[in-house]
Parts: sequence; C-alpha cells; structure tokens
Amino acid sequence: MKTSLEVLKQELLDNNIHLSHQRLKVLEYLIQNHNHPTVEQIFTDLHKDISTLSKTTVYNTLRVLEDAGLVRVITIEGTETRYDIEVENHGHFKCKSCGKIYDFEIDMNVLSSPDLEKFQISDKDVYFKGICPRCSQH
Amino acid sequence: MKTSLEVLKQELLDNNIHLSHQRLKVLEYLIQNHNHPTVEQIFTDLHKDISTLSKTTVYNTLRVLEDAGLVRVITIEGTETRYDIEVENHGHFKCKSCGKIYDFEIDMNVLSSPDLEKFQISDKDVYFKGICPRCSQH
DNA sequence: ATCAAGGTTGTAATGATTACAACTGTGCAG
DNA sequence: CTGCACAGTTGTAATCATTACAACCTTGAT
Ligand SMILES: [Mn+2]
Ligand SMILES: [Mn+2]
Ligand SMILES: [Zn+2]
Ligand SMILES: [Zn+2]
Repeated sequence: MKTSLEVLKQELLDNNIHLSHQRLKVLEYLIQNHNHPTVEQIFTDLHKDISTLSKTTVYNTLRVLEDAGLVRVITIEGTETRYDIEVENHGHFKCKSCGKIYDFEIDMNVLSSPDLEKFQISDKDVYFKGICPRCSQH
Repeated sequence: MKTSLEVLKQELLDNNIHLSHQRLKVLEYLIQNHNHPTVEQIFTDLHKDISTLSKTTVYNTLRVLEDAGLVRVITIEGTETRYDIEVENHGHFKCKSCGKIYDFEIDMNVLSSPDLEKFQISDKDVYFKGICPRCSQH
C-alpha cells in the first residue's frame, strides 16, 4: 500500500516540505477518504477538529502536495476540482445520476499512440462518464 | 469528414434545434477552428463580425450543441473549459510549456476495464499532459 | 393585426479560486 | 536569554468564469 502515512511523510521530508500540523491533517484526511473530495469537503470536515483552520491553508496545502506529486487533481467535471491521494495510474468513472466517482483499473501502457512518438508524457488521465450499476437498476 | 456544416445543420434540425444566425456562426467557427477554443476566444472572434453578439448567447449555444451531442467539452485543465466540434473518440494532449492542445488517435475500445463490466459508459475522455516536440528542442 | 414561443441581450448574482497583508510560531545568531 | 529571519497560517478582498434573470426582439401561426 503506497498511501501509508509514514511513507508519505517521508516523501514530504525528502522534498524539503515542512510537516506542519495542518498539512498533516490534510494528508491524513486524504488517506482516510478515498472518495475524491473537494476542497469544500476537506475544509468542512477538518474544521470540526481544527476550528482555526483556514480554507486558504487547505488550498495552499493541496497545491504543495500536488507539486510534490503526492496528490492528483481530478477535473472530470469542469465545475468541480477533486483530489486523490492515489497517484498510481488508474481511471475515474463519474456517474451522471448519483455523481459518485469510481476508480477503475486500467493499463496505461496500452494507452500509447503513434501520434505522440516525440511527446514527453508526464500525466495520463482517463475519465469516463455514464451510469453506475446501482443507478442502472431503476 | 464528419464535421461538415451541412451534416451538422441537418443534425440540429433532427434534434428540433432552431438554426439561428448566432448558432450557425458559432457552429461555423468551431468547424473552422479545431484548436479547442475557449468561450472567450469564440466570443472575441465572432464579435468582430457580429457586433451585437452577447457572450451569454455563446454560452447558451454551446450548451445547446453539447446537449445535442454536437460538441465535446474538454476539461483537461480545471481552470479552462474548451470546446471541440470533433466528437469522435480521440485523445487530447496539453503541452505544459506552450499550452497548445494536440489531438491524437487512440483506440477507445482497448480502454475497457473489468471493473466497469456493469457500468453504462457514455463518455470517454483521455487527457495527457507533458511537453510537445516543438518545446522539447529547447 | 395579434399573440405565443423561442432566441438574444445586458446586467446582476454567484461561487470557486487567488492575491495579499497581517499575524504566529520556531530556530538560530549574537 | 533575546531578537530576528523565515516559513506557514489566517482572514479578507479581489478576480474571473459561469449562471440567473428579466427585458427585448423575431418569427410564424391564427
Ligand atoms: Mn482515484
Ligand atoms: Mn480534439
Ligand atoms: Zn450512480
Ligand atoms: Zn509545447
């Protein structure tokens, strides 16, 4: 399991990123909530514990984590930005009915195209949309 | 070539969508500009010809076209929404250096995952990011 | 000519994100 | 010890894309 707190803490230290109380809380939150939360969700939930927490800090922290490559930003819908602690390549499916985002396994190596021979690819995102099984059975 | 004006006009009529002057202009613009423009670009360029054009109309039209399945919305970057008249499945590569978005061929059929057996998939988006060849040769 | 429906327009409101300046805590030089 | 520098945090203001809304316009049918 790549998303253990200790491993991620070490990665932050390796990147010369100070482990502040707030940053650790955001990190823990993402590890415990793999449901691709929005900034609003992260802030609202953490604010219950840390009443002094600022939403700006959540934004700042997520940017730090993103730059360090510890979180992935999901923009499957232009209207909402979501965050994922799981950076290993996998796809995301969003149900148009219930709005839930599902992870799914996918072989990213198969996703090569001759058109991109000379391109340096650093990020691969695969987004599907449709209806999930739970919503299918009307 | 699927993106001929006549074919698209017929598709609009089939969907009971009135072919107003403004809508036709937006449609023509998308056909002539395959560079995945933003609303701002579409509006600014069309406004030169149609001085009375409202940005709201551009938004409205794009939504109508999207709902009719004639345009695809590209949210490769959470910060900008772009539009593509080409709805046939293909991938998009965004260069982190120059910002240009490239199309690339990809076999969407190979993009199936056993995890999604029971899912009804209606949209497949593949977004890559990195450095394009032009920017590579420093 | 009158009317209804749909389309367009301009402006106001919304909401997410960013900018910014003040504040806080920590570690080290003196 | 004491004060300073630096990084991180906070709250508020500003920004900017998008949406809501109401007035206006066009068109086609009665
Ligand atoms: Mn995920
Ligand atoms: Mn395209
Ligand atoms: Zn569902
Ligand atoms: Zn480039």
